[in-house]
Amino acid sequence: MAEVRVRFPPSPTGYLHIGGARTALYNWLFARQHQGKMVLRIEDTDEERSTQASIDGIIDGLRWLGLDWDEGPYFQTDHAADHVAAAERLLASGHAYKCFCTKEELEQKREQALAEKRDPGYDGTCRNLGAEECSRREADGQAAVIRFKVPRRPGLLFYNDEVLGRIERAYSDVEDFVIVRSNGKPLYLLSNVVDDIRDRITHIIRGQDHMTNTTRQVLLYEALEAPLPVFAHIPLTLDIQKRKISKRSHGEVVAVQFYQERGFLPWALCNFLALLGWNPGTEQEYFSREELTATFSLDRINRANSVFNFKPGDDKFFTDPKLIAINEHYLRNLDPEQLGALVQPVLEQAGLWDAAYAGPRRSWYLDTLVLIRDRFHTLNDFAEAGRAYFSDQYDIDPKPLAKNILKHPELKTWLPQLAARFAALSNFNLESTETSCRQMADELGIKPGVLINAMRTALTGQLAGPSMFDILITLGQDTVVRRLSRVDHLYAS
RNA sequence: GUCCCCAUCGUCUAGUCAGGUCCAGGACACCGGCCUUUCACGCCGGCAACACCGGUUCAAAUCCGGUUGGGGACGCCA
Repeated sequence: MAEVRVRFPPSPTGYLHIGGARTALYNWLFARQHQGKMVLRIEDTDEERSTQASIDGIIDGLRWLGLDWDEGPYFQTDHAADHVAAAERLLASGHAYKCFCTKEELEQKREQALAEKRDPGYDGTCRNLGAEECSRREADGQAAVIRFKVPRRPGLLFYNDEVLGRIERAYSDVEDFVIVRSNGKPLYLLSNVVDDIRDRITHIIRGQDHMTNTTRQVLLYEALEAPLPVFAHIPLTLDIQKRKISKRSHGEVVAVQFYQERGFLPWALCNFLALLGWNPGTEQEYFSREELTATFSLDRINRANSVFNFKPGDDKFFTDPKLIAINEHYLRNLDPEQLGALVQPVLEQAGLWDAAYAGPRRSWYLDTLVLIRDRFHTLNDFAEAGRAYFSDQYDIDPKPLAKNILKHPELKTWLPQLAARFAALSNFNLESTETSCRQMADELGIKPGVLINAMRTALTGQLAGPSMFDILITLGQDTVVRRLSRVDHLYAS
């Protein structure tokens, strides 16, 4: 069997969004599964909207997700000559013709058709212009586009879609579409096919929004006498109102970069995206790269569109809750070394990284991450809610401050007293700290919880956290004593 | 207006091709409980869906037809 070759062809007119990322993921999985190749091709033929920033953003996004490619990035504009040559061939073989209708004329006809509730497609005005007439108009200086001459055959045009099955359309429903602009620049419909033929693409996995393009491109393959690749049209990703996800109307929450900045694990996003429109047919929901690559298949892609369930303005569910849950799952179950590697850049960014975490304090670093990760949602939490584990400079959350400390003014003296008891311990461990804490509460006639919760707030700034005595041991005797001795500032304002 | 695609819990979905084992299974979310020095994690339990109508059949979520609903496309954008 011939080598599987797929491609991911973004147009650089904006950042990489989750729909595009999922398309890239499905292509990548398919290529890897078949030991095939993935080509990255930047389709930059829209000169007005293409930007270098978009190109960089898309490439960064793919790299962050870990979706690597084997060839490219190729740039579509580098192959404009191929596209024009193909158009010339189509003209010569009678598969295309020159059309002198102006934009204005066409727009007017289109509007009129729509207003009269008629089909707005091209009416074929220039389809049968004679060679002489063409030459005359060209000599006259009239600009012309090149249109593909859709065969006027009876019957149906079709292709077999790996996801949707046989897709049919009457020839008469396909209008003569433009393949080259009047300024000589080729258009997507043509360029895309010419490039896919040259790049020997065997499988085209793309969104269902391309289905009408596919019916037209099938004709192009035929006219160019090239073998038809396999098509797989994947369902679209919609918002809660069932609108197609787009960069302009949904903002950053649909941008891959947003998840990178928010501290999501790249593989968690991939895992989520894989499940948005595909399932393995078993109840497994978490997959390693290897597992997903082995399990993925085009025929288990859903036919129906799926909803990316996020509510703008919701603090807790700022993105799809399932994505958050998957991210938390990986946060909690990742091997400590892998987690350590992911957290390192976050701590570095926050100025909390200590070179010793890669050396003598490696095990302390990893143990600490494992201790605190159960309550976290993203990697960023390690530098925010988890800041006190890595630095003496941390904020005290006002809520627990009021509830656990200010509520009991006596703590202003109790905490330093507790610090003194801890300082006196020759063996600072789980048992000794708990015993002395409970003893003190007993002597004062208060519940141990008063001291414990006050300590948690003073030592970590947080309302919630791991078992208090685990925290003590993790922070170490010196830090605990230092922080508990100086609680005056908590009462400052 | 035309063409194409789709339709199971709030969301992602299993089951549909090969009708019965489905008064519909899982996950997330939500609610309750257990655990507990806090909050989580974890565990246990609960709520919640076959769009509608008709046909075929002993039997339909599953097959057929229609209706409704949703989406996509109809650019000298990609």
